[in-house]
Amino acid sequence: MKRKITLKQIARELDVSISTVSKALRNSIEISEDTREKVQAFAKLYNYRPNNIALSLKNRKTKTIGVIIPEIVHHFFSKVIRGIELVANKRGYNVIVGLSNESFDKEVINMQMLANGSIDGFILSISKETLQQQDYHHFKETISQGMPIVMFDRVVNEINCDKVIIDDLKGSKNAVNKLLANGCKNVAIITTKDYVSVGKLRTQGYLEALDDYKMSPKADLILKVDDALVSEDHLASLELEIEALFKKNNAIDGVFAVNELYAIIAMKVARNLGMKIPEDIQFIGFTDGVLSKHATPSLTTVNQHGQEMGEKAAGLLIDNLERDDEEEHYQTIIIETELVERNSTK
Amino acid sequence: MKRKITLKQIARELDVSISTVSKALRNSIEISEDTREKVQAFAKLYNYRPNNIALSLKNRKTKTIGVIIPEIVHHFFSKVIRGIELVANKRGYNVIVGLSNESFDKEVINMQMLANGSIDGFILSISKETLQQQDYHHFKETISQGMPIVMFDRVVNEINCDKVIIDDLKGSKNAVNKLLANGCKNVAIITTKDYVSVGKLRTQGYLEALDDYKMSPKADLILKVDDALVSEDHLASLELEIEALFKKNNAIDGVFAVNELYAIIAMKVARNLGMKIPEDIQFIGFTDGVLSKHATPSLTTVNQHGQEMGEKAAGLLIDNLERDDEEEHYQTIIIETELVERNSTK
DNA sequence: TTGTAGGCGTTATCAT
DNA sequence: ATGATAACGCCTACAA
Repeated sequence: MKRKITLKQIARELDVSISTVSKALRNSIEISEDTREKVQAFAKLYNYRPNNIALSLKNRKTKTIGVIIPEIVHHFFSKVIRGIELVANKRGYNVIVGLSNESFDKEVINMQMLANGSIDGFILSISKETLQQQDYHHFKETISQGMPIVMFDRVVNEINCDKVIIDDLKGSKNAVNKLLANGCKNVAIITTKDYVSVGKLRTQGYLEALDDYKMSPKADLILKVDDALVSEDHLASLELEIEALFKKNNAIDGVFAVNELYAIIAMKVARNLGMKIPEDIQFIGFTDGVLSKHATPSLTTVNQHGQEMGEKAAGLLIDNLERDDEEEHYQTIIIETELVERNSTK
Repeated sequence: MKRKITLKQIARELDVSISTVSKALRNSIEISEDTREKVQAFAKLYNYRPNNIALSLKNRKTKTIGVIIPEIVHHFFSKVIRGIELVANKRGYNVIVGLSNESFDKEVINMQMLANGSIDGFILSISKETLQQQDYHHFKETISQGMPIVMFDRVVNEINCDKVIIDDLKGSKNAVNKLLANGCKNVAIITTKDYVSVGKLRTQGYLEALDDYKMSPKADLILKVDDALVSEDHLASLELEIEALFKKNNAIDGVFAVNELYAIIAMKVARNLGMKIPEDIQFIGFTDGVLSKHATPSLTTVNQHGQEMGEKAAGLLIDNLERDDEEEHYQTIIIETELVERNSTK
């Protein structure tokens, strides 16, 4: 077992000084052709690579990005990570991932662990619990210590930093418009409680679309799911809620859901109730994932372009890290959504 | 903007030496009650945290784990990461993720980037291209440099290291047995080319199950998909292949697919051909993901317990890292699979 | 052309 | 009880 070789060892073997080795390897003209070749050959033979940690300490930057997301077993977030990783690697950065698991405490702890020198900056999406508690001190502290943050998707106005979001309002408005244009008279929405900013905005888009069609919203067409209760394993209660929704208002002929899972489950319930899709009732979901594509019928969705979000976020962060001037000039990039029409709509 | 504070700054402010500060903070009894309190108060005020990078350099360990996976937008792999992250964090480690994107070169480059001091050990699943080329020198080198590797799922005999796998053979044999026990007389298999070890083993399980039932395999019941061609966006060709399979042999009354996507697509094709599931034809897939659970009908699958794999892999790696004795004693943990019965089987 | 020394932030050992 | 020094691995300004 040959441990990783260091400059010091090479220097000793070749009987020169460490700095000579260092310079030789970086092809400095200070060093004679002779020694340069000798050193380089030796280094190659022993497969020398500078130690990242030492470089990080010296340069006071690690060339790694910390990513904190609420959940990784999730099509959208994993797409974002893929995007981040793509441009990070291309620009010579590594990606270190922390999961908040939608918990405030884990978010804080994870950020603390990474902020102590391990990374140069954060890319993150805020956990639900944090949004609910509206406690953002950890973000503020991190930023005030000179560590940049880029937020994506679940962002918050209180924090002044770069952001990458989609136009949730416009996206959902488009979707609901589509349903209305397709002739739906009673469009229901299945959304989340309002503390999830994106849920709130998507609900608002729904309302605006109705308004454009001179329709007034009806309370019994709006289902606000408490998704703290809807874990992967407790979807049965969601089904019941949706079933109740359909039974309470049996004129429903269109459903807009703020994520694909809600839409898929709603389709299932509708089918069980004997409705034909898309003849009797049409569905559109938010967030385009595997489920949408492979459901029967395949689901029309609003594509959030997760990978692009990740790419943009990483670009923003790295630009910031590599910018010389210290001017704070934060921007918010808005990614266009796209309605992917499939077979759940006419 | 107050930059992160260091021991040196605290020392200067309090007019003591650096080592006094260091000791005071670690509650050394060498330091007087007085100074200890003074230093600790000051440190707390300025929210002092030791710099991880400096610690890493000093201790020659980073307390971070490098994970290389072929793809992250994938239910199974993201579950594994979740498992890794869970136990890593619990034991004070960070997780840094690299994606090989199924490419040999990216796998090698990613490993090189991380192996230069950034991490203490690897957890990885081999890329398809690497498996195909059978070039494992980068794993060997890494290990010979004293950096431990734990492989999961896609492993290889040539490399001597800790491994976490499932019993692919037994899992698929069970699945096919189930179909046969349910009365299927013509069970087809949709699998991958043999260079993917898991595909090969799952095919073997299929054959053994048939053998147990004194059935002989028929060539026209075996579809080996070249999944280099089956990217997310080119599934149409797969559908055609499966349709051809059904048409060539219209007695098929059971299908075993080596992943859930193949199974879902096969179900779709079957339904389009007018077959009733599970009355006319039954389906079982490998790898339990969102698709299986929410398909119509829901798909019976072999659960691989991805999260548990991740947890076990991380445990194995960290145990190894923290073990004193240098004895090489590699083990292979086999995770039990589980047949999750849903509505695609009787 | 080569080498020395200092520093990145921390801890441990050995003075004082 | 406190402090000076060396070391982790690297780079670089400044000698020699």
